[in-house]
Amino acid sequence: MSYLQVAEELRRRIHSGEYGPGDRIPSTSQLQEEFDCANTTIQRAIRELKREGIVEGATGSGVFVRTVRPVMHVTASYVTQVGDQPRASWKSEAERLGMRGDQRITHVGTVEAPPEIAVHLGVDEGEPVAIRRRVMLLDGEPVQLADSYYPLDLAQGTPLAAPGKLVGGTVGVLESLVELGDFEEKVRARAATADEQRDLKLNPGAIVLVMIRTTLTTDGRPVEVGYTVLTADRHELCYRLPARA
Amino acid sequence: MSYLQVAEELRRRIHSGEYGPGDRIPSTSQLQEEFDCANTTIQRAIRELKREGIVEGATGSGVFVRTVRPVMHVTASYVTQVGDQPRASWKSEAERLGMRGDQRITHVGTVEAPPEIAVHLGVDEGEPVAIRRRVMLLDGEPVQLADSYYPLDLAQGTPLAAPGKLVGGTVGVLESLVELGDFEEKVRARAATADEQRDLKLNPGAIVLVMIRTTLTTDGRPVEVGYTVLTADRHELCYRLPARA
DNA sequence: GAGTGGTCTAGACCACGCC
DNA sequence: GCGTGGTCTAGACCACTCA
Repeated sequence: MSYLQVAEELRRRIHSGEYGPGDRIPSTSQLQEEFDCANTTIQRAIRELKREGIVEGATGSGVFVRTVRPVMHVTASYVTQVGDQPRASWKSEAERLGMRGDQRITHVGTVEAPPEIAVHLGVDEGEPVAIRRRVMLLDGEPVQLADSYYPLDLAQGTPLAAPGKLVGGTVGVLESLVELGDFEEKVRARAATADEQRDLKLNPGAIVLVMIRTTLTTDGRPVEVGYTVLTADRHELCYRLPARA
Repeated sequence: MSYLQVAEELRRRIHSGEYGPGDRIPSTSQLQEEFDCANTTIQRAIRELKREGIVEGATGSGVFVRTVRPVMHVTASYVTQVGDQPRASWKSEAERLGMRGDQRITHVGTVEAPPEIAVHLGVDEGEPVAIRRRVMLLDGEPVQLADSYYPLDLAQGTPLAAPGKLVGGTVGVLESLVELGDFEEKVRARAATADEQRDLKLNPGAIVLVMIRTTLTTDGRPVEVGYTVLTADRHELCYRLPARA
């Protein structure tokens, strides 16, 4: 029995409903006996399932089939203003899904621009830039790490460089400083780093979506670069593209 | 020594340049000696690095630091027509990066609509729909699996339901059949399934981006649902959002 | 304190690449 | 045929939960 076969069989049982959402699957020693293989082989299979997000381990009590949790649709609603309606906020989007959305500001200050941020923000690598770091919570659980970077000359003396929440969100504040043009968004996926695992309470090897948003003025000057890390199992990004432009 | 510590140390050496791109890292037995730990601990650390895409195993010859390969920017250029310019194609986008882009059509026919496709296509689950499956290749290596689904009544008797390449791409053909409105795109990330691992030549646990694109007519009727699986280490998706709409 | 998940070790074994 | 990556086993050990 290979660990891939064990994983495949367990996956089958879960999808067939034999092990329903929230159920405890048989203990590792039971599975070991059933599949007639070693401890480690079972563990490895379970590790795969955890990484796929369909199962959750609870040391000391069991391995449980994860209840399918609603995905957060992060859309242009945060940035694109439609008519006179206010833009969506994290809180309002969470409420729309019947959940509680909070945000915790973890750091406000200046840092040396990391290479990738520098490119998007149009500054030299290592040049000081303003940074706002926050953690987005859904029902109290951290699900996103959102870092925003600003050119120092723009942010200095504004609420962007001050601790505390921003009324109207970052986009609202920016709007009062410059004339906003388009937003450019890049999306990637990768394994979570050690830091991200800690801050988002993820297992090693968990998958995250990375969204890099550059906010431009009408004359094309970048005024904000957002580097957001989202847990892949709870998020889905949504875009709308026109047929003609 | 835990496998996480070993992984962290190797990661550090790679990022510091001690092991450069293309280099062979020390053999597992050498590492085993250096870190004074067991075979399996080393293997597990290497497994993590492989999943992160920074290292590549070659059975029988060694483990090599991956050369950073250019990411393919998949943008709206495929679907949104700007003025009178022709839309981008897989081939043209690959060439723009100095690579060769091919596509292999693997299946054309009808299938019962899978649940998620059915929702987006506005048909009942299990209802027959037309399907076109293709594999996108970059320099001969498979990097994307692109499945397109169409309502049967629309596709029947058109090139969409016929084997062979579509002149002008799927969007071009659709355009000749209906009046195209917007495109709606959803993006997720997850671990590759066993089938995807096989078709894209990925290791177990490799990460993929999933892009679900619904093509709508001007009156909002869905006419195509594309389910595309992209290898996460070679792709980056790019969008542009307006400040106002 | 019994049972659980989770990690580590030591050693066996296989398939593969290379000389 | 030797060294390489890669997988499996058997067993030890720890931390944790729950009764």
